[in-house]
Order: sequence, then C-alpha cells, then structure tokens
Amino acid sequence: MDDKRETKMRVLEAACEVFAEKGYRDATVQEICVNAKANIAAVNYYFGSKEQLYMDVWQEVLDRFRSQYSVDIAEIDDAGERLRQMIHQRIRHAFDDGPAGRMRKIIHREMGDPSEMHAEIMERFMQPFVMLLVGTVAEIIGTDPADVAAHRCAFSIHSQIVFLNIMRLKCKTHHIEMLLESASPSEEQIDEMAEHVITFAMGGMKAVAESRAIDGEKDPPQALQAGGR
Amino acid sequence: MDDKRETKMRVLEAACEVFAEKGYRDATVQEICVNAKANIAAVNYYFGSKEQLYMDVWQEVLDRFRSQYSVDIAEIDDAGERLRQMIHQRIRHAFDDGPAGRMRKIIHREMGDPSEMHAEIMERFMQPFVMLLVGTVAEIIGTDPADVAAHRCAFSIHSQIVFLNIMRLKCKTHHIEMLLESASPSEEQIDEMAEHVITFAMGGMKAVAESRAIDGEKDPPQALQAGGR
DNA sequence: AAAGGATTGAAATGCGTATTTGAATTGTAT
DNA sequence: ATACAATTCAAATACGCATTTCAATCCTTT
Repeated sequence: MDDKRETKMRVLEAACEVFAEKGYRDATVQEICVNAKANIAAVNYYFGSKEQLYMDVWQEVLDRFRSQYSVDIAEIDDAGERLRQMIHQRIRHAFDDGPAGRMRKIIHREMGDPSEMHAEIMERFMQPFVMLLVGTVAEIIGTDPADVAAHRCAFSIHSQIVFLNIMRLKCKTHHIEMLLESASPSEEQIDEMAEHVITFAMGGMKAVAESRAIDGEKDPPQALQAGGR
Repeated sequence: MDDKRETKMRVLEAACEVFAEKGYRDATVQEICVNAKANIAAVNYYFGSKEQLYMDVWQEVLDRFRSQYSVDIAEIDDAGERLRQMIHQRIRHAFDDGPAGRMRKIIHREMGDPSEMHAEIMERFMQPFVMLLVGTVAEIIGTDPADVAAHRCAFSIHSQIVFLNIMRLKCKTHHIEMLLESASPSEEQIDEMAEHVITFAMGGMKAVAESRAIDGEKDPPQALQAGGR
C-alpha cells in the first residue's frame, strides 16, 4: 500500500510528529518507526542515525515554515501596525495545535532542552523575528535599534510570547491555568489575548519612552500617542 | 575525615548542586557520588533511588527557601510598592549564581522538563508568588482579583521574569544575548533591568486599565497615576 | 527469467545508566 | 574483647535504548 521509497518520507513525517510531541530525547526510534509503519532499522538505513534524522526534520520544518509564513509582515510601513500584526500572528500561532503548530512545538522544545543544532536553529528561526521586533520597537519608542531601551522593550514583549508557547507545551496542570483562562481558548479569546499583549506592550513602551525623556530631557516620541489601538 | 552519618548529608548536598546544574535527567548518580566523595551505592542505600533522592532534594530546597525568603513582601501596604519589591527581588534572584541561586535553577529546570513532583513543586513554590502577583495587580488596576484583566496583566509580568530565568539557565549562545546586555551584568545593570520591568509593567497596566475604562465606561483607577516610580 | 542491487525484517549487539549484591570494614553495645 | 548491626566498597546485574548485522525479500535491468 504505502509503497517503495515512500518509506523515507513516511519516517520523516512520523519523526516530525513524534519529535514535536515528545522532544528529541523522549522520542524513540522505535516509536517513530511504528508510527511510520517501517522497520526499526529504517532510521539508520535512510538517515544514518537518530541525530541526523532530527536534523533532517529541522530542515523540513524550516522549509515548510518559510514557505508558509512569507506573508511579509516586515513590509508593513507603520511600526505600530507592524508590531500589532507580529503579535497577533505569533499568538495565533501559539494556539495552533494543527500540523502547522508542530513547528512551534518543536522550536520551543529546543529552547527548553537545547540540542546540537540549537545555535543554528535559533539563528535561522528566532533571530530574524527578534531583530524585526527590536527594529520595530526602536521605531516606536524613538531610539536607535542598538539602544538598550529598545532591547529591553523587545525582551519584555518577546518573553510574553515565548512564555505562552512554553506553557502550552509542558505544564499541563498547575498555576499557569490560573493565568490562562483556558487551555484551549476560542478564536475570540485568542484574539483578546493578543489584544491584551498589544495594549500592555504599547503602554509599557510609552512608559519607558517617557521615563527616558525625563532622564535625558528629551521629547517623548510621537508614535505612542495612540495608546493601544 | 568527613565522618560517619555525615555521608547522607554529603550526598544530599552534592545532589542539590548537581541537579541544579544539570537537571534531573542529565545528572548521574555516579557524578553525585563522586562529588559527595561517597560510593556509588550510597544513593540507593540512603535514599532508595535516584528519584527519591530528587524528591528529598526538593524537600530540602523548599525548606531552605522558605526560611530564607520569609521577609514578607506580602506585608507591604501600598500595592505599587509591593509589586516593585516583588519584581526587584525576583530579578535579583534571577542573577544570583551563588548557592542561593540553586533554588532558582532547579525550579526553572522543572518548568522546562517536568518531573513527577512537578505539580507539587509548582503548587508550593510558584503558586503563592503568582497569587500574590495577581492580587497586587488587581489592586493596581482596580479590578477584582478574579477578573481576567488582572490575570492577563499578571501573566505579562510573570512571563518576563520566568523567561529571564529560563534564558539564564540554558541557551548559552544565541539571540538572547541580543536582548540581555550581558550574561553576567553588574549590580547596576541588574537594578536597571528591574527598573525597566517595573516601568514597563506599570505602563502596561495603565494602558490596560484605560482601555477597560473606555470599553466599560468606567473610571480608570487611581493607583496608576504615578506612572513608573 | 536471471542477476544484482536496493530495501525490509527480526534478532543480536553495544552502551550508558541505575540498581543490586555480597563480601569487607567500621562502629557500637555488652 | 566479642558479637552484632550499620556502613562502605567493587563488582555484578538489569534495562532501555540506539545501532548493527545478516538473511530474506523486492525491484530493476538486461
């Protein structure tokens, strides 16, 4: 039925799934091969080793992600709107449990338990996002992207998104449920959550910009007057 | 030299160290026993198993923590000042790499890689902090602690602190360095970081409170007028 | 249809761990 | 000083897992 050299693909597919669900260390080649309806030797035959398979999975996942999310938010002119879209996208993404969400799962597992490829993965996936974020924030608060204030504000925003992701990954049962209204919120709740992060971020940046203006006796920037929306 | 029934304590001590540094899975009883200058069988002789040892380490660590941090911030009357102190303490803590920092390390490893005890640990350690945070935030933004806005703001603040901790734990080398000015910042930089989080948080809460006031046609609360300090 | 390479299958091997064992030693009570 | 219990020690054992092996199939080419 599932014929011939399809096998390699079936294994890769199953590996994506299992690695995303369990992480590198808890995934066993046994489980991957069962899911792929392939023999246990298939992993080493086609990929050389579990580790190499993991790398190939990353390659696959990165490629798919790139083609899927090339809707360049980076092109948006207005910095506030750009930030808004970034946050919306990332938060929607955080609650995506479908196949597209595997990317999210696997990358945040990496953060919790770095593998060999960790540096490369972060460079290729997280870095672009963070850099765009820093630049956008700098525009909004009216500083140079190299300014420490821009980095700190980016940190404050980025951390909320990453934390949300990590929380959804592990920690089935504890105090986090207190913070998230629901483990599987509705579309509306997700958008509300995104709106909250946006509002909070805009307010935070405004406060930071103002305190800088006082310290340095400069004028606060213009982009913040809108507040949230 | 290190005499008699001290052995059990030496093992427990070494285990605290190694578990904090490597996490449960990467710690080997071999390494623990070498550090404790005890025989490999000591763990099972005194504790029954590696897992039970881990539990006992937690017991130990939780007890020490309780006695050390009972300086009740919860007693502070002014909500703004209380929040300020909470953030300062937690951020200073995040950069503490001395023996007291082991607590931080081990608990954030738990978050990244939950063990059996995870639920209990979170309940005993994180929950009180989160609840205090939610209550304090609610006071500041003028809502009921059960209100979703309070939870969301608490989330926005909590996530920054946790993210900082996790980043300091793993991820030696990547985009995070971009966000944190230095891996081992000076006292001043740490306090600046705390000030930033406070400023950002106050601004964020203010914006959230205002947007609620608009939505619900209520008055924004009073506690926020000070802005940051 | 026969040969030869590619693939599959089940069972063996190897490795890094935690755990157990039983003999040697040390400490303690009489 | 002797017996008995608690502790230490080095060496087995047990286990979960990745990896290897090699014989059995399945394809492709001629």
